[in-house]
Amino acid sequence: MATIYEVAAKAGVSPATVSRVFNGLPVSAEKIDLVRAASDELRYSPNKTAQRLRNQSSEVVGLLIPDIENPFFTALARGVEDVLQAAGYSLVLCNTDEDPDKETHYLDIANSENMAGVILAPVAEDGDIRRLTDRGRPVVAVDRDTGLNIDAVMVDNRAAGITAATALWDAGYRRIACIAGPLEIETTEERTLGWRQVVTKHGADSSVGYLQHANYRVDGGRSAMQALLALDEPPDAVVTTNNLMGVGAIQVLSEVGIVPPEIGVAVIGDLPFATLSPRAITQVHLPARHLGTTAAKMLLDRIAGDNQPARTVVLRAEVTLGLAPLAAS
Amino acid sequence: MATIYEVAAKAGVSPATVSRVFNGLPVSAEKIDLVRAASDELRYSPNKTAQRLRNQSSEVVGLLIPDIENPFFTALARGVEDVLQAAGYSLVLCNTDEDPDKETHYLDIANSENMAGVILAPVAEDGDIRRLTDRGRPVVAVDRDTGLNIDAVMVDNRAAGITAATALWDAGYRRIACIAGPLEIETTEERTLGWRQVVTKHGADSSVGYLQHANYRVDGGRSAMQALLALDEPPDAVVTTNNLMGVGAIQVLSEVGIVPPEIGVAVIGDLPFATLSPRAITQVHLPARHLGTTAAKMLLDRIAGDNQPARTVVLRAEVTLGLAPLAAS
DNA sequence: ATGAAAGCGCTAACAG
DNA sequence: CTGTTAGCGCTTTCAT
Repeated sequence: MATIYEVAAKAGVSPATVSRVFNGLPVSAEKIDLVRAASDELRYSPNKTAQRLRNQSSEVVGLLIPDIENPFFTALARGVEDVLQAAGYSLVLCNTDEDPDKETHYLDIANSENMAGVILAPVAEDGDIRRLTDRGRPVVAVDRDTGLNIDAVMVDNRAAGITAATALWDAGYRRIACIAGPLEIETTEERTLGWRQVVTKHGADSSVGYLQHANYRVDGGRSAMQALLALDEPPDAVVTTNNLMGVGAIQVLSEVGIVPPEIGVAVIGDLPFATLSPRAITQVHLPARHLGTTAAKMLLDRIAGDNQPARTVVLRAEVTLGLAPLAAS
Repeated sequence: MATIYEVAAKAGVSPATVSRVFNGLPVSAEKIDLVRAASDELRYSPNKTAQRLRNQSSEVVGLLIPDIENPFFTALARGVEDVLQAAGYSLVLCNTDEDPDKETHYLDIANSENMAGVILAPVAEDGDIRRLTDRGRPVVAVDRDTGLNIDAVMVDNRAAGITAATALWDAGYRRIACIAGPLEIETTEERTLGWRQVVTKHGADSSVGYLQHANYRVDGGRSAMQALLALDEPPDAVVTTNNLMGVGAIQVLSEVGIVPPEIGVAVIGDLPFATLSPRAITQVHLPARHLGTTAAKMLLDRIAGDNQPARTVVLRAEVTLGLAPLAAS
């Protein structure tokens, strides 16, 4: 790798001039040409590491997500990447695996790597974020809230739960169950509260095992659905509070030969790789990509020096209605 | 952020001694304690950027994949991450989007960021990789081949195609179509050749539109399947040469009410989020995660100084058979 | 407009 | 075993 000194020598100027050319600072047209020629010939490109050390900052932002294999988070990452890429920033994607220790580890890395900023879907409400913010590094929370007073972009999860349950009720289902995620995860809890609000409003009894807590993934949805089917009076419809559990639930239904709309299914989250006609099920689409682009723009604002009080942006989900139950039902 | 000088001052030693403590070089036990105490108090952690500039290398590796939203590549990324994480390395995930320009861009970044190495699923056979290898940075190709003499870990795609088509033939299907990806992508081409080999061996005529080229994604699979169904004599089975096109094909079938095993479906790749009973379809499981772990281990070997000639590791796919066609068929 | 020189934080000779 | 020092490649005063 050629250095700025070699370029300077070849161009017959000082290293400072080369630096100025590359940073768009005023330099005589004549010397600009000299420098350009020399650097092209040497295939020079500035050493980012040295720049970073000198500038105490880099054009890299970290994105910490809990599960890189969940399409929701990859779509979010995709949104972040689009915005950053356009702004000339690079993205470091870190998989925290729902593990607070890993989250802390990656936050430390963001710190010592002098990253320009961090977007994270937090798994823990610890104060490790403070280490970054104390140094003036902007942090934007996405999808999940932190206890801290920082920028955040989130989904109205309560409304999503209400929308899902209401869609099923309006379609005519009357025994609506809910497959919820782990209690600790706030997003799924809010969605569950939305479901509960709807079923209790209609006087439906939700205390007979219709609320199933499961892990947040496909197998969690499977076992929860199996438990629901084993009830004395199984539900005639089910809301799942995330995409993966929805996949598991639908898999089980398809295995026992009960297909929507024989049973009502509303999934909160998208099913980008569903292998059935998606018309039969109700989907409450979460704006994953939009979450990412919004968060990235907010972060870039902060990096650019925006100093206004912390903002929280709440995006809304959009519903695609499934079919109504068969008349026989 | 405390620096090594502040720690040294507080501990009453030289900066070099602090550096030695943090790098496990021989230092008297007494001073080690002093340094530890001082650095704890100051919450010191070494500045990675400075280390990188000094050492001309970092404990970061880049992973370049063409589509972060494809479960195959996220599983691969997950495998890479597991191995790197255990070895204390961090991963920078870059989405090349099947775009050679983006690939070049990220390779440049890997270079100027002094990354320890790169794992990439190449989209272009250009010589940009040379820039890294010339500087002694190891590069491992994964999933797809490069023209260069570097480490690679791949799948036996021809065999995967043969396996898929053979499974359908053995199940009794006789008009086996193939939904293939773009011609430029070598993996899908090899799989297509495998399919062709099987159908021609059995004397089946594959020249009546049974080979459909489509884009590599869900919508590609959809339009290809629609084209196949519109034929005068539609196929009674279909092989798709990747996971996403498989999803699209199955979606279309489910929409028109033809479900496997009424039609035979063999998908090369996994369907982690399939919302039907996966028993009905044949899946040729690609060892995505294993591909990642293997590549990461090879890269770490090279980073550690391993100097043997370039190796190519070929992993094999494993099949899960679907159901045979109904007797009526 | 341009050059000389200091310094970002760390590590590796080199002395001692 | 430990301290002093030079220097990784770049940017930025401070002079000129």
